[in-house]
Amino acid sequence: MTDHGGSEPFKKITLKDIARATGVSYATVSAVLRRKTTGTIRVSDQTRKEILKAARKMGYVPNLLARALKGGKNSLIVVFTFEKVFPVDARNEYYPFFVGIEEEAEKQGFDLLILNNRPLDEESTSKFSRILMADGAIMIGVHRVEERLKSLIDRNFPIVFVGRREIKGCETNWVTFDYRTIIHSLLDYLSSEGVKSFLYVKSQTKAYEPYSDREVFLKEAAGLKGMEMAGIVEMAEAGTVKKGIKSLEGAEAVVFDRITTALSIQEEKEAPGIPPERILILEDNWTGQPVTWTHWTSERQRLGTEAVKLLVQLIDGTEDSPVHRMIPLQMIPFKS
Amino acid sequence: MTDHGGSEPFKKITLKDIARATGVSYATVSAVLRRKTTGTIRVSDQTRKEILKAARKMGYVPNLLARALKGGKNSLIVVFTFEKVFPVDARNEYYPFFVGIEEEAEKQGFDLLILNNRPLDEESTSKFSRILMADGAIMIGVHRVEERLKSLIDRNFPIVFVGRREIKGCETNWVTFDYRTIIHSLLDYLSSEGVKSFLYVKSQTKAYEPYSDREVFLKEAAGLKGMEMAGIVEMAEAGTVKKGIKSLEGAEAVVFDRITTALSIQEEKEAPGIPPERILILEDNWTGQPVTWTHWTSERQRLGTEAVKLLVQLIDGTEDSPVHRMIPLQMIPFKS
DNA sequence: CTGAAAGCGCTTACAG
DNA sequence: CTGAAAGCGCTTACAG
Repeated sequence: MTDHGGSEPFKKITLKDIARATGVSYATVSAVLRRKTTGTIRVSDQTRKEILKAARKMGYVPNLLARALKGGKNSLIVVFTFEKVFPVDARNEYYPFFVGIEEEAEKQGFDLLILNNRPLDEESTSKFSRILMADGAIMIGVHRVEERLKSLIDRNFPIVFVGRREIKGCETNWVTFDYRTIIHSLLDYLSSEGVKSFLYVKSQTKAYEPYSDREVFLKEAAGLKGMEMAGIVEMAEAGTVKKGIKSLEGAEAVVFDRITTALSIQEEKEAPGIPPERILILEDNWTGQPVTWTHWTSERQRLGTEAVKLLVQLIDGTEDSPVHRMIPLQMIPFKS
Repeated sequence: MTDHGGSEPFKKITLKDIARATGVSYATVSAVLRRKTTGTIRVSDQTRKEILKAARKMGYVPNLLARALKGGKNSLIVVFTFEKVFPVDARNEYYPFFVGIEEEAEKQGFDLLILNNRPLDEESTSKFSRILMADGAIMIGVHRVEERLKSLIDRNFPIVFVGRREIKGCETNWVTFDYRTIIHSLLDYLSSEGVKSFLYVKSQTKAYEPYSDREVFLKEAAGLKGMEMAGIVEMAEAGTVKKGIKSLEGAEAVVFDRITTALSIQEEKEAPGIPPERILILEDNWTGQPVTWTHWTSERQRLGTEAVKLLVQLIDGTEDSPVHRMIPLQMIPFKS
C-alpha cells in the first residue's frame, strides 16, 4: 500500500490528471468541480458524475495557490506584528487583539496567515512579501515606517492598523479606542473628588501615537475642568520604583499612563501616600493582576474583531480608505 | 498624492513593470532581485543597481503566490484543527499546543497558515484545500477520518498529528506524550501507599486514541504490580457530580482519566471519602485551577514545538514517514 | 555572457 | 454546446 525508504516527494493530483482519467478537457473538469456548469460550460450529467467520482477517488485537492494567482480573492488575511514575537502568549499585551482577530476572521470565513517578523535572507523579499498572498492585512504593534509598507498602502492594498497609526503622506486605516471620551470621564470623576491638581506619571520614553494621544486628551480635559497638571514624572516601567514613590509624595492626585507602572507601585508595601480614589490609570488591565485604582474596561479583543470587520469591508470595496473607527471604553472606578 | 472616492482596486507592481522601467528582460530583474547573479545570469553592476533602485522606488513586493506555484517550498506551515474553533483562547485545552507551534515555527523561519474549520461552499473545495499552499501541515484535535486527508497522507504530503492518531491503511506521523512510562510511575506511587485496588473514573464516552491508550497502560501497569482495577465509573465531565461522588464511596483508591472531572469533584464540599494521596489524575493540569491530587507536568507547549520540528524534518526529507515521537512527563505527587 | 520561452495549476473569455 | 488557448507572476533550464 505504502512503500518505505526515501519516500518520494509528494505527488500532486491536478486537474490535468483528472482530465486524462476521464477523457475530457481540463477546462471541463475545472468547471464541474467549481460547480460552474450552469455558465458558459455545460456538461452532460453522466460526464459530471464521472468527473466528480474520479476526483474523489484520486484524492484531488485544488491548488489554491494557482487559483489565487489567477483570480482575485483568496479569503485570506495576513496578521503581522511589528513586535519581536507574534503575540500568541496569553501574557502578551497584544494577545487579546489576536484573539479578537481570529474570532472574527473565523466568523467571516477568512483564514489567517501569521507572518513572523524574522530577519530576511534577501533584500528583495521584504518583511511584507507574503502579504500579497492574502486579500488584506492587519498590523499589530508599534511600527517603524517602511517604504515598502507605505507603497502598498498608497496603492490601495487593504491594510488596517490596530491602534491609531499614522504614516506621513499616507492614508492609513485604523481602529482605536475612544481615549478622549474616557479620559474626560476619568477627570470628571477626579474633579468630583475635589481634586484641583495632579501629577502625571509617564512611562513611555519613545512617544508614539496612542501614548501621546492620552497625554493630549489628559491636558485638554484638565484645562476644561480647571484642573492643573502639576508635573510630569518620568518613570521606567520596571525598576526605580522606590525613587518613583518618593517623587509622588505630596501630590494631590496621580495619573498613570501605564498599568504596569501603576502596578509596580501598587505592589510596594509603602503606599504612595495618596488616597486611592485620587489615583487614575489611563489603561485597561490586561495583566490579569488585581488592580484597585480607577482604570477602564478592556476592549482589546473587541478592537481585534473591529479591525477584521473593517478590513473585510475594504476588501469588498464597501468602504474606501481612509477609515478610522473608535471603540468606546467604560470606567472602572476605585472601590474601597 | 492619493486620490479619493471609489479607490481603485490595488495595482500590483510586477517584475514586468520593473523590467519595462529599466529596459531589461524580466528574467534579469528576477535574477537581480533574488540575488542569483552569480549563477547562470550575469548582470553588470550598473544595471544591477538601477534595477534595485527602481524596485525600491516602485515599491515592488514579490508575489509569493507565483513564486510558490512555480518552485517548491514556501516556508509555510498549515495549522488545522478538527475542533469547532481554532484554539487561540487561552482557556482552550489545545491552546498550549498552538503556542508551542508558533514558537517553533518562528524559530525555524516558517510562517503559519491557520485554517478555520468552517463549512464549505463547494464539494470540490475540501476543508484541506488550502493545505497545498503550504509545505506541510500540523493537525490538532480529534479527527474524523476523511478520504481526502488520507489521500494526501498516502501521497506523502508532510502531515504531523499532535497526539497519536491512526488512520486505517495510512501511515501517519505523530508526536505524543509518553503515557506508558508516567502511568507506570503513578501506579508505583499508589502501590507504595499500600493500595491494592482502585476505581477508574472514565469521562470520555467516545473512545479515541489518547484515552484508550491511558486505559490500556493503566490496566497493564496494574497487572504488573498485582493491583486490581475494582471497577470503571463512567462520569460525564460536567454535571452528575453528586451521584458521581456517591459511586466512589468505599473505594480504596481512585484514578481519574480527565482533570476536569477530577476538579468538579474536588470542588465539592463533601470529599469523596478517599485519602488524597490515593487519588490519581491521568492528565496534566491545563485548566489553571489549583489541583492537589497527583497528576503530571504539562508538556503541551513542548508537544507543539516537537510537532513543528518533526514536520520540518519531513519537509526537508531528513525523516521519512511514518515517524512517532514521545515526550516524557513528570509526576506531580499529592502534597499535604 | 544574455534573453526568450516554457511551465507551475488554475480560471475564464473566446473561437469553433 | 464544447474545448483550445491565454494569462495570473514568477523561476530556471535552455538556446543563441
